[in-house]
Amino acid sequence: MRYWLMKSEPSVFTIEELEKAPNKTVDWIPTKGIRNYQARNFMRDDMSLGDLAFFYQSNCDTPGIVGIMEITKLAYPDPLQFLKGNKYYDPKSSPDNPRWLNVDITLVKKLPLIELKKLRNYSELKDMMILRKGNRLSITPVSQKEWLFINTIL
DNA sequence: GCCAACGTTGGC
DNA sequence: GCCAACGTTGGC
Repeated sequence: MRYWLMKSEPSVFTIEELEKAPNKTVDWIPTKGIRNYQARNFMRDDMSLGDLAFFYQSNCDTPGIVGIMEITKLAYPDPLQFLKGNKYYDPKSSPDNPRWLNVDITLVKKLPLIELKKLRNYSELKDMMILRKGNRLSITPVSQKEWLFINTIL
């Protein structure tokens, strides 16, 4: 079992919206395709059912962790890539050989906001990819140690 | 809104 | 296969 951190911009999708979704489950992120090979490879190669992920809100006034989610559907082709005219349409992808994938996630629980500023305070977390300068990857692995530690500072 | 950091694209 | 140009991300 692995642990992850997945980013969403509140202007695109919030944890409140996730909470209101049927069964608190959505494809990640509704209306927005993941178009990054590293993130895709993590989903395709390393994610398992039951893996847990932090919901991280980015590009906003208070970036940080706001919840815990579970992976409830393994990687499958992202339908947006086949929709002509859609922002995430990819003419180089085909149903036979889809280029982009997505997973479904289910909200486990909301957390009180753990701000990025706070995460930076702990030497235990200094290796987290989210804390690296210039980090832009929307899905990053979290080690078990980091996961457990963050659960102790809620 | 700024801008550094990064990924992708495409000409050569 | 290199690398400049470009677009995007995201903290501040």
